[in-house]
Amino acid sequence: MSAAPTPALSAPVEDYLKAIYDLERVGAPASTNDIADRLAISPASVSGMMRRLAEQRLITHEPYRGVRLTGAGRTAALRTLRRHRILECYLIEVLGYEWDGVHDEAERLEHAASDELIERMAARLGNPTRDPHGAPIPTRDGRVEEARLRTLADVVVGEHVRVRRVQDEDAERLRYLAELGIRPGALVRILDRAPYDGPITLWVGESAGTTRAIGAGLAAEVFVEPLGPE
Amino acid sequence: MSAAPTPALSAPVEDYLKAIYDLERVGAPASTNDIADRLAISPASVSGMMRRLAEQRLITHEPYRGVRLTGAGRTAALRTLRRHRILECYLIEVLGYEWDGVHDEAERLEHAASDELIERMAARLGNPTRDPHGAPIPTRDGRVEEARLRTLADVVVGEHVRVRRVQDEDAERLRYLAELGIRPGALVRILDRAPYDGPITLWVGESAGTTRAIGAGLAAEVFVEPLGPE
DNA sequence: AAAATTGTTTAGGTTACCCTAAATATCCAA
DNA sequence: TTGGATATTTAGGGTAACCTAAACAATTTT
Repeated sequence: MSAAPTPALSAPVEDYLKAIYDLERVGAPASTNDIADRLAISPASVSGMMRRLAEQRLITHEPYRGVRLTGAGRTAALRTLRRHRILECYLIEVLGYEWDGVHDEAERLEHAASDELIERMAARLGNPTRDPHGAPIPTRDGRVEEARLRTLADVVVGEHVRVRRVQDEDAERLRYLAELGIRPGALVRILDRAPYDGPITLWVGESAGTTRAIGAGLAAEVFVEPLGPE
Repeated sequence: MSAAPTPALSAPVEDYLKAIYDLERVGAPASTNDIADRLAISPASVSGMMRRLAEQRLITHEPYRGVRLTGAGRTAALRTLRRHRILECYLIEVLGYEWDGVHDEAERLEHAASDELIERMAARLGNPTRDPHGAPIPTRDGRVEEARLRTLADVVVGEHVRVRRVQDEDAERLRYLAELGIRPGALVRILDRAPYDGPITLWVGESAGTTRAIGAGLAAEVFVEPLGPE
């Protein structure tokens, strides 16, 4: 048995911690409004929850300044993230779900599944390290390799990149990306960028690829890695 | 798609409906106290919930008289039961859970899993009609073959019976029953019954069985079917 | 530097679900 | 048939998580 003195967090609390983790990962402390936007909850409600989370020492809160996860908060967030991502893997690989249909299901199950279930699923999958959208899966003891990736929106014309990860929240966007051939592992060359956040024209695929164009908003949800010379 | 105008019930509500279904199945309308006992909730809280369920037309409530499921209530109860039992099957057959360890896990997942997930699991299992404890699995459209079985506590000395179903709630009891060889499909012959609800001595197994004794309380949780002459 | 905008918190309210204690209804037995 | 036991409901509270509207703080613009 692992050492888990955790007093069991409610589903809303787990969702807040995940959101804060994700916001903090990108940059500075998470702001009330950003959390509210992400969870589709009023800022006032977020304020209230921040007080409760701070009382439980899951975050530190500087009023008007934002919020940071404590060690315990980070651990809890990573635990939920692990559950979510293993569930996504399992639903796709074992139960035949589509790429774009797993997020919501995993979102609900992650709060109900026991550690035992998650670990059984992980074992069945061969303990994967990335989920189907390319997100790294935290280990049981709370380690993640959180690569600082650029997005397609940051890439310059002429560059060759490999898609590493895409945001999984929005089923429709995922469906569209899949249609374009943009999924983890895909090769992309940037052919052109229209100014003022205009569409990005790119070449998707290995040798026999195709030319496509995507908007800047969507491009910011596609994380890529520059390709080594070859 | 099936016609499902259901407004989504909370986990507590689903638990109440399941409990009422089960109590009603045995006999008369479900009483407040029985529901309270089964759910480990105070009778006062049950009273309050009964009012809410009656408002939602899931039950009919005659104060001081007990409670009955309406059509809608029964449908909802059977839906939850189907989820629970398919989950139990899946956890055991696909994920290697033990007989006695699935109840609690299924109890939590049944409120979170989507219909799609449940049906994918059912398909993977070949649409089973009974769960591992012998309970019938309601169909998607809410039909169950609910056999009126006797229990081991009702059987007379000398009778031969086949175990059809055991209660799945208590992991420890299940473990003990498994140890005795009492599981769905097992053959049992009643050798002796001590008076005043005393222990029942029985022979478990086909030809090379063993003699065991169990208390009347446990015997009442084992549902059996008399064997045809042979 | 004052004003306006934006972001955050407080005040006050709601709903679902639970509790204990007290009141009330029903049932049974003397 | 009455008195006690048992079952049920009402009264009154509590907590978690949400909400809107109003107050307040910080930042940006003029």
